[in-house]
Amino acid sequence: MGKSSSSEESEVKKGPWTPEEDEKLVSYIQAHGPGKWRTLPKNAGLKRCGKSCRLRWTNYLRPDIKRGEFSLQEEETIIQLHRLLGNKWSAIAIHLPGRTDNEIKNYWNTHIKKKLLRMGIDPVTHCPRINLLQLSSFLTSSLFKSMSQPMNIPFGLANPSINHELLHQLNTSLSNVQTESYQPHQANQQLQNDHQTSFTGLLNSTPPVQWQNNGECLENYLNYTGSGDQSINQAPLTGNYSSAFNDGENYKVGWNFSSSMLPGTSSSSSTPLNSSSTAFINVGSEDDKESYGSDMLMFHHHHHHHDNNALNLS
DNA sequence: AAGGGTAGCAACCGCCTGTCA
DNA sequence: ATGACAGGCGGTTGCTACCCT
Repeated sequence: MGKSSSSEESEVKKGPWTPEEDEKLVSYIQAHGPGKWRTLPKNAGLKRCGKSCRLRWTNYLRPDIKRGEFSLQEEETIIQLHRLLGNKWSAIAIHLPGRTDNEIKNYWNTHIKKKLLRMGIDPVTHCPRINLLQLSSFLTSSLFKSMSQPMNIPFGLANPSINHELLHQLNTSLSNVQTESYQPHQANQQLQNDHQTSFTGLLNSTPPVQWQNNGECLENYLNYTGSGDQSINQAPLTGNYSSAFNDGENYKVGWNFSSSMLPGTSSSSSTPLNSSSTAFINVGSEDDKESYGSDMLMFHHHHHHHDNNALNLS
């Protein structure tokens, strides 16, 4: 091949940085300070583009960079901030001194995301996630079972005619979930408009930057098991009846339905609003596939607190 | 021991935004 | 007002070390 041509030699170098290049960059910046990245490579004697120099400096060579394992505290901070900000790595990095946005992004993608998935939490929405297939089969079996055994049914739904409607609605919802991408504002609108039962799909959702209220979601899911008043404006995507917990081995998601709100529940039972029936689906202990976005479904059973009528699904 | 698969991470790429002439 | 440019950001890629069979 012979020696490389002069055009090759003058080409901008890519790939990993050598210790010599690092030394050149560091000594130049020590003398002149960072910035002027476009002219810096030439002045520093580097065959790199300015961008590459800037990245190398900010992500690796900068003296104030913290190295090593992320602490639990840092991890917690990242999760909290990500819940509020989404993939705004630079904004998150501001709150973690010594950590770069790139490092945080990498740590999120390689560690935290998987950890959350293992816990049954959607790393995009920070809400409990449900496997669509599991949910579908669960619902089908549960609802059919409920028709034949009205006294032993999930969700406290005792009226078979209602269940037919529910089943139809579920099927429709499932179909929609498989074809629509998730729009938080639309979902919110739906929640606000629909005083009956709404099943909202969550699919392939890109974390919306403006989705600030999402931060409430997880807490509500984790802590709220009653059916008392809870403004949907407080947590746009949170149903009133959902709860989730980790039993140590598996993550479980369930619905607590106010029995007084459900058809077939005797009005003479005088069940208070905070009484509920619960159905749980085990969603944990699955391998971490990165396909969570395509087969996830989040169900929100939704009603108006003040609506004491049975569901009208006609 | 070897080689195929995978995880982790540094670096790149393309796009966006802010600034300035 | 606008176009050029620098810097910044987030998504993605590709290399390498490690693991497992």
